[in-house]
Amino acid sequence: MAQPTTSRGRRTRNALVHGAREVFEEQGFHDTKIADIPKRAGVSHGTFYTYFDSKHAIFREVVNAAMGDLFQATRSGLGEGGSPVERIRAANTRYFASYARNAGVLRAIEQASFRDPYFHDLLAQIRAVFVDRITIGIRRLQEQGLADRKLDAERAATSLGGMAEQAARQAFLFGGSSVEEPTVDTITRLWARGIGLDPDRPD
Amino acid sequence: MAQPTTSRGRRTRNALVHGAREVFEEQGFHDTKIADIPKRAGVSHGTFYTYFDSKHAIFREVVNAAMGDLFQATRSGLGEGGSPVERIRAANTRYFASYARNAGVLRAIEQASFRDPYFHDLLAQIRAVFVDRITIGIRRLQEQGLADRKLDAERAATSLGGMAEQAARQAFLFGGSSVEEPTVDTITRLWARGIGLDPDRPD
Amino acid sequence: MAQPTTSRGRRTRNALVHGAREVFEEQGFHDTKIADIPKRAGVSHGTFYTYFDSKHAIFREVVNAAMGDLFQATRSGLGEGGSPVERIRAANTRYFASYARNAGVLRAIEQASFRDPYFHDLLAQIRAVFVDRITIGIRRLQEQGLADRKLDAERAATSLGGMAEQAARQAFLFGGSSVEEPTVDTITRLWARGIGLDPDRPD
Amino acid sequence: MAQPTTSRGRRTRNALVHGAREVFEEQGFHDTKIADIPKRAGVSHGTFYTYFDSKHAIFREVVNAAMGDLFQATRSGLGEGGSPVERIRAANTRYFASYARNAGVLRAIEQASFRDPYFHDLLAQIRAVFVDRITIGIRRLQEQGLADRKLDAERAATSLGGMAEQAARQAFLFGGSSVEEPTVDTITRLWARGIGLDPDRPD
DNA sequence: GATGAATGAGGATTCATTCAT
DNA sequence: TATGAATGAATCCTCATTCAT
Repeated sequence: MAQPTTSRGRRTRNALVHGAREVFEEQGFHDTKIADIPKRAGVSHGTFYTYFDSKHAIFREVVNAAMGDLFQATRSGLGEGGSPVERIRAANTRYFASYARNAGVLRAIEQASFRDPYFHDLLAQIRAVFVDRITIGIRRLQEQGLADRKLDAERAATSLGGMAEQAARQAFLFGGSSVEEPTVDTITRLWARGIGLDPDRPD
Repeated sequence: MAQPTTSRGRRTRNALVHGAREVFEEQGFHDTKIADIPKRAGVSHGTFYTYFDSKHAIFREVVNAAMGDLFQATRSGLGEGGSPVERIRAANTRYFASYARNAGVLRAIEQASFRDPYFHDLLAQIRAVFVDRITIGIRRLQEQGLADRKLDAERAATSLGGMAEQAARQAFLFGGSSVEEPTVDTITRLWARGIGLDPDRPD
Repeated sequence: MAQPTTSRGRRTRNALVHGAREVFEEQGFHDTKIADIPKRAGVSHGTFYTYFDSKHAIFREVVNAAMGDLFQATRSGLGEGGSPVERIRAANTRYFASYARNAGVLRAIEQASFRDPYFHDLLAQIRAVFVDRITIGIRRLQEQGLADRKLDAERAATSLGGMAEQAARQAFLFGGSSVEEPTVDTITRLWARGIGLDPDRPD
Repeated sequence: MAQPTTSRGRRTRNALVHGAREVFEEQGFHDTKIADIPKRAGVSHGTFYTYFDSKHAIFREVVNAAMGDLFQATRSGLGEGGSPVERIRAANTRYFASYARNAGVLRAIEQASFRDPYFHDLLAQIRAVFVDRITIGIRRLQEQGLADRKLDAERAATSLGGMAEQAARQAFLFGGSSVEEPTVDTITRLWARGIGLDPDRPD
């Protein structure tokens, strides 16, 4: 679709994307009518079609912006110190925090994913990024003799990532604002012990 | 809404409920138009309104029927033998099988739950049934000295149930037909070790 | 339409007519759905069509029953004594009373008359009966030299009857239950003086 | 509801209101389907909902326009000369003329008033305006010693106004186009004599 | 005669999209 | 570029009427 050439155009397009994020967060994907977006952005109805040709198109834009933040959660804390268990806990804490920040958008993505393969694939890609990172971590611990060598690292990463994702879904997708501390403890403990670490004897 | 008095009426109402299950499974909740249901059932459009007054109303009926099957998964296999690890694996296998049988309906429920608290609560209730069952199992193992006593049994059950649910969601909600054997292995291994059992030394 | 031959049939038909009167009075003509009538009568929906083929048909029946009562108001009190003014007042009182008794039906007739000439004509006939009676009264008074001979008796009767009818419409058609005594006084006074009687000197 | 900003919008909205007046006059309130209005106005079906959200909403607009004309009838002719009887006749003539000009709309209002209190109240307000005017006239004549002091002026005004209204209803509501001269004579005569004036001796 | 289920045409409303200004 | 009005297809729901049992 047309990119704006003037600065006025850039401002209008931005207003639309920001307005869209707001209404998608408030109303979800399906309940958002196209008309809601220009209305929220303070521009006329017809202007929407100057920059986007569907709800999906603008939603993709909103989602791309949010994805950046989400992926930081994986990258940051890479060279971090502490015991393996502490690092697992820290990673989960970061994951929940970034999930919380983007809960509204994630909820809308999940909703859209039911009908639109694009968003379904997107969720799969997001998961893959996290799963890759977890897989690498497990492999390293296995190499160090700290984690159970019988585990298929990628499958384990998928399952453990799923455990965290499901906790986040339940906590944030329908209006909650935090995963409680004891729940993070429990998840960390199950995760660590599950791959063969002893959570009570930090190496 | 009106219940049928005659056998003809009962037949028609049943045809509607069965037709509805089919179209909800095929098209999901939102893409199903009311008109699709009587069409599939082979009755006239107006007949739908003889028995139901909304898409939600008939969907509740469809869901109730499916719930019965889903809950069997918890009850069966109670007095079952085998080692704790074998029982965990068996329970997960049963869970995945019942999820698979009702995947279409569960997918539609998830979709509906985004807009309708009734279905959101329903999912919470379904989870609660499974979580309760898992909680009891963990407590028993803790009492027998087999499982980690430091674990909060209910939180652990929620997390482990979440791990299984997320595996099932990814496997079945978007068209898959099975959770592969090695994945069941991995989940069982993580689960068992996570609560403190040794998956390689069945007591 | 078919008249019932058995006594069971007669009972059913009666129940329909009585039920119809009730719902027409409560809901008016337009808001009454055919289904409301058999429901109120405690018979099945289809039975309605055994005896009537439309809402109009059964309403005619309801109306005919009410008309009898209405027309009594004209006939009774014919040979009555008292002064002319007293007789005018008595006639108006009787008229308001019979209007009140049938207000619900009259309201429904008025409503129906907007679309159906049958009921429009019916109202005209009802008026004609009253107007005739008033005309006769005025003529008699004119012959006796008591009333203004310059008046066109029939036109005067139409106008005075209209004055009374409009008072009744406003009092009863939208829920009222009486024409107040001072209003009857005023109408009687205007009526009497209007045709040339002196309301303060009863002959 | 949205008011148009552009002149094109104003034209369209006007076309709808005028088209609505036509169809309401021709078909009455109930028989007018919403689709009839944009069709008559020469715009598409959906355009109706750009400016109005129901048949009631647009009818209110139609009615407001007509009310202006109706109320002129009271105001004009205030300082008029002539004898009291001549003024009564002139006022009635004006009343019938304005009723005739708006008969179609008044008929639709009456019809709507059966189900909608808004229109019922509106009729009451219209009446009140006329009754007030008549009341003032009677009081003045009473003060001048020309009219019967025993009359309750407001009740008399209500009754006499009702006599005129009923004459107008019968003449115009179902297709007539005039109240005949002799009828106006009769009404004027009854009215004048009724309040104590002598119609044959103009002061 | 009575029942109640089934039918389908009719009417209301929404909203994505187009377009003249 | 921006505007906001216009379009009409898609969907929902109601209810008078018919009919097999």
